[in-house]
Amino acid sequence: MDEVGFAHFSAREVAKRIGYSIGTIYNVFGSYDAFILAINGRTLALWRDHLVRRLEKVQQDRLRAAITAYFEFATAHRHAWAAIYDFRLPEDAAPPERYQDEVRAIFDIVVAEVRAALAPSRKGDAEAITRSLLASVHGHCVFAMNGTFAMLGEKAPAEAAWDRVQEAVSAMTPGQRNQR
Amino acid sequence: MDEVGFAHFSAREVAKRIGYSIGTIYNVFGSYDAFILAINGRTLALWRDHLVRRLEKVQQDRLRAAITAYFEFATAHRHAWAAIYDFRLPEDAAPPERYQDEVRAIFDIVVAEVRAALAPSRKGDAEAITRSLLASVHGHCVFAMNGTFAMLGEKAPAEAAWDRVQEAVSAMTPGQRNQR
DNA sequence: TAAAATATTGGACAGTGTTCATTTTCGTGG
DNA sequence: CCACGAAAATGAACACTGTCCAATATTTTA
Repeated sequence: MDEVGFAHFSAREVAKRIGYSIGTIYNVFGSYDAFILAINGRTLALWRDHLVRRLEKVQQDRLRAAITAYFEFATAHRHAWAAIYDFRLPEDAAPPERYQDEVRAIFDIVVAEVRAALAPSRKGDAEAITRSLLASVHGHCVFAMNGTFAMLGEKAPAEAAWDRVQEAVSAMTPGQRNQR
Repeated sequence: MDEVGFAHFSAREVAKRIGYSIGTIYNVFGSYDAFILAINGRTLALWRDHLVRRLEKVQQDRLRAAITAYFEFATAHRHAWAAIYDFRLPEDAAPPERYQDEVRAIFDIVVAEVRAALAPSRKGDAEAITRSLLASVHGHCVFAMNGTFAMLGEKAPAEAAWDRVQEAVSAMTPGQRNQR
């Protein structure tokens, strides 16, 4: 997946490379969608691992380190990372519990960091704020990876994301105005 | 495209529905990628049109209206909107000039609105700030559309995006600290 | 060792993008 | 009205895809 990307990924090709027949993959995973979901779940686990390792090495500037880790992983595994978002389940179907847990595990790590950076009176909103900041950082990462930023002349996407996070966290500091 | 989404889109099916043969589509567009790019370019034009119409109707809260228009279009044309980001050109190739112009046209509209909301001393940074705010809003929209926000319990994505934009613009108001 | 359970196979099917020699259609000058 | 050249449209052929599933092979159990 990381080699060819979601668009050119092929279950048949995987079967060929691991020395099994195509039927076996379907027996094991049940469907193409489930197969992709398993791969993306693994990518999420690798991503979380990368994030944890980066945070282990740092005392200060932990939010900054988290953002850097976000961009690092996306850059190092562009295709596998993009596949997480390129793939979409059928309208109705919800992702399996395991997959959701993996997403929430990453989320929880970031929540802890955000909460630590917030003023005491705002720690209760840590989850909502984290969802929003994660989305912001993700948007910057998407535009960096898909060429939108290049088109618009942005040359330091991670720094821009960091600026936005700093602003938000600053606004949540004692003696500030913004709500939510 | 808007009907079936990028993953299930088929040039052959299009040919069938418009009463032409598959060969004709290739004669006209040259390749599948070019075909998709033409469709996505049209989607961008429709998106810009929607944005313009929404801004025409408003005097105050224009930034807020722009964000709402962003989410409105993505919601009303989920598949076509997603296709803009699901499709990726081969690593090296750059999108055709026409496509880039369409992206920049939308960008320019937003820049004007952001500039108007900024303090005079910051108007020079309007483009960089707009790139970043667009990315933030985009990230919120992506998470809203692909189910990530649902997984994490976020119920008001557009409002969260608006909060982040307000914070950023507030920080760029006279008597504030943040740089960049 | 025999029987039952599990794992693996690969052919068949309907679909895809892509190419391109062939055919059809159209506009124009005689 | 016809003929001829240019432009437009065709669809068969190719190599690929996901999906299914009866048949086969392997392993475990009795």
